[in-house]
Amino acid sequence: MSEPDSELSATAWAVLGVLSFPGEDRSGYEVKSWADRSLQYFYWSPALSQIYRELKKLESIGYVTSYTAPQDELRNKRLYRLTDAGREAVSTWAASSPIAPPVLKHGVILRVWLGHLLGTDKLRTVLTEHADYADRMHAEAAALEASAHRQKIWPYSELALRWSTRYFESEAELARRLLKDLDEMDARNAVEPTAE
Amino acid sequence: MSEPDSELSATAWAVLGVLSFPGEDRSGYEVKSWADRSLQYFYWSPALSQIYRELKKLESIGYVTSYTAPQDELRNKRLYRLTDAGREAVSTWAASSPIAPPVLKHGVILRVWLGHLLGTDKLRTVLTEHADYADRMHAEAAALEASAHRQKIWPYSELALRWSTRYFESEAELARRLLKDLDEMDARNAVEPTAE
DNA sequence: GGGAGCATGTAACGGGTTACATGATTGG
DNA sequence: CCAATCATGTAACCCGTTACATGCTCCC
Repeated sequence: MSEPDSELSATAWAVLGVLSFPGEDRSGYEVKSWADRSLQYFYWSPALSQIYRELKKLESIGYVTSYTAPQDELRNKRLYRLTDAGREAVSTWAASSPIAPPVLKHGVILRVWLGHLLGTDKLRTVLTEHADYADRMHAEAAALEASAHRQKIWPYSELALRWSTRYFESEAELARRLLKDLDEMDARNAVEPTAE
Repeated sequence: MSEPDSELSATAWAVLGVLSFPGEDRSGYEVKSWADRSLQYFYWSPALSQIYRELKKLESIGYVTSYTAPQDELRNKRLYRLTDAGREAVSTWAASSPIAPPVLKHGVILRVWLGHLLGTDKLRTVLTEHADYADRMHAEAAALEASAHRQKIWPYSELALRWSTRYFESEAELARRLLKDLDEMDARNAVEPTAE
């Protein structure tokens, strides 16, 4: 067992986070699907191979333990459980480590910013599609939020999902407001045609 | 000169994007400060060292050219300019390459999701600070938007900044709505004290 | 005199991705 | 029968970061 490292990556903390939820012990695969189902909406979900790697690392520093359990008659799977040290570490991290400002990589707005290379027509298409995408994400998050609400087990997870629902609602609205701005911009250019 | 590579990283396209804006040729340092001033609000700004590397790579595939210009009496700096091939490539990319869904890494909502490890008091602090942060970002973006508006040179850049202004406005509001949700949650728990 | 801004880069490191490899079970 | 889901992992690669190194100019 290596010594505890306070400089774990965000992904490692997120994995510990998944394991911190009460309930069954979880396999690497399950950790990934949990991440995809809730985390995904406000935190990028790492690749499965990365999760397996983090789990190994976390076990080597003693924050999780694992054991093999039968998956079916022929095969075994490895289940992970948070240790006391792990729970302690993730609690301390969550409560005390400085929170980095949110990171956003918004390809759609990048295209808007490069509007002079695209033209307003293409931009409109991009923004319309994005608004639809945001609508779909909104619906997905809302459905998950509702099911979390019915289950009443993890109130904070539900809260995070509620935030996500509103976030995507706002995301769609912002896209549609930009579409209006584009219309106004074009209208202005039509009145004063390329005033030079 | 290597062959053109359609599989450039997002950062490379963003760098080409900066260089696609009309005006002076730009140094690596200037590319970075441009990115910090506008891109930053909707697309993470890469490290300076990374920009220098991308610039070299981009030159090797013929999308930019460079030359040395006097920085002051003693030293030179290297200025970069988009080539025709580069302009073509970035235009094609902006208009035709599939747009990846926005990536968000929201440390604050991650903490909300892990609320069972933090407690509502700590969460309230975190959310209040985040709302203040969003207010500051909102003010910054609004100031940049106003100055872009005065200059009237890059209308699409202004549009992207307008989106950013609204985004951070919404971000602050979402944090404050979560604070209200926390209050309600606590109120409910006070009435039915840990109903078990 | 010192700090901030301008300017360019290298080196070491690690985080994260995709592709590959394997294989059973379940349901349409 | 085929696709999806469950399940675990390795290998190669690259993207990006921090730290380090250097040094001028301008302004307080």
